[in-house]
Amino acid sequence: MAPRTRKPERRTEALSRERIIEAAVELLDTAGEGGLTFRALTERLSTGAGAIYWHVANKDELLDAATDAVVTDALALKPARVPGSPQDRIRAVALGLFDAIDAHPWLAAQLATQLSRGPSKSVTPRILESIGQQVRALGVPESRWFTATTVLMHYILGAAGQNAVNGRAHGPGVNRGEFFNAVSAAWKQLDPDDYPFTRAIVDQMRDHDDRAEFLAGIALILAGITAGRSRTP
Amino acid sequence: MAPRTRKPERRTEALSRERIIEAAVELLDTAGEGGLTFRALTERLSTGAGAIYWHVANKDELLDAATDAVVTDALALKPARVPGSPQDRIRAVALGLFDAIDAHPWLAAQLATQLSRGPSKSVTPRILESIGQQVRALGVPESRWFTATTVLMHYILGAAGQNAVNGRAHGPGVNRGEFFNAVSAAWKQLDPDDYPFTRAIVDQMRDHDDRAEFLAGIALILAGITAGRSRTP
DNA sequence: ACCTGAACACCGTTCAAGT
DNA sequence: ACCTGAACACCGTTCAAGT
Repeated sequence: MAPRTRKPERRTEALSRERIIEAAVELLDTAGEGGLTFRALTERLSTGAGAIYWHVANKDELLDAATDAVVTDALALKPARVPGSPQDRIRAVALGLFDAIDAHPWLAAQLATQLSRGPSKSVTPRILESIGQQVRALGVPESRWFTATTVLMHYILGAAGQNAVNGRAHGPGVNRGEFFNAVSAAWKQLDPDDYPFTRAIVDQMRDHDDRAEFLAGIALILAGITAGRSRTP
Repeated sequence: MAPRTRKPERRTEALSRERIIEAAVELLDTAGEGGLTFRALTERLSTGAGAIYWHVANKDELLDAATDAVVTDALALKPARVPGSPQDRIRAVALGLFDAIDAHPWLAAQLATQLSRGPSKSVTPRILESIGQQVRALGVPESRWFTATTVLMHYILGAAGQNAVNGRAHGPGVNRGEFFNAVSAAWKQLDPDDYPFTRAIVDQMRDHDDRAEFLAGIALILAGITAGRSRTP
């Protein structure tokens, strides 16, 4: 399984848009947001800068394409075919995005910015569709489709993003547990008069299970969708 | 009211951390995310780069400080003193953040990234506290405080952020209405087999009122919080 | 058609030197 | 203590030149 050659092997397959996007995702995953540079990319692909610009307009388009590729992959499990109730399928879509953002933390900021950019190229319709089809299956009246779906979407992306950032190393050798301990300690120093609530939930925050907490949030929103079902005819 | 001198007036007040943050916010507001550079800052403050570094550690700290200043300002209306029910006060906090993000669109991405960074310096406790105190006043059992508050927070920041991006010019001379028309047109071109839901809500999306839609989302979550109130003892 | 790689303009940050 | 501004390393992007 060890590579035969020790020097960075010469490119075998021709350069292509797909190959560039693949390398971009790898760089983002291993080196983070700031790790994606054209210089790092040219080295990894053993090519020149101009070659990349032949396949890709600029860095923004490359970031969009990387986001698109990863999100498409995350939603590829065809949630419509997952067995169970619409609620089950909403949880499946939510966890799919949760895991994707957990595996690719750079996705969080990217999705936040990109959510409503250029109409067609955006990943928004794909996410909206995956969630919305299940909202519809829930029996929500059409007049409330938009609200119910966007509430779910914003919560999913926000919570997953926060979780992903929490889970990453904050400095060398800082793991998840240490990070939460540090936050807890800092929050316990807050002025009790100004921050009674924050101090009260410190333990809840430190000890929570990310996934269970995420699903509790989904459940709360589903309850709100159901509660309002008969309100607007 | 016209300035007496035509040349950029020499600095009168001494440079200070506050003055630098103020100028940073102005640059972000007028020139956007990419408009904040140390060169633009030195010109506006008629000083040298080193002078800024004397008061501020680096660009990240400056961005954090700018975010902090604007959020503090947005929450300064002391929502606890706004008359009305806890629901009314939650709406007041939500609209305060909504308006702040609308006035400072760069806040959206900044908050998304910063939500859970360095424990103490973060704006998270301030936002959590403003919302959480009202959640508590709602009579939610303590075991559900964390979930209810984070769901509200993620929705508020996500929806407000999306709204802010939508509202900005996307290219020269593109206003809000034109932007939504363009998105609608693009979404109507989507494959009816793959995107039945998205196509169905196109009109709802184009014609919606931002503020009313935002408050409808808040109402949905409040319904979920209330619905679940008696579930967990 | 596809690729090379030097060159350009610009950026965040540093630091010896001034007051 | 506070400020100056040249210098450094690095970045995205361009483009004449190659194949």
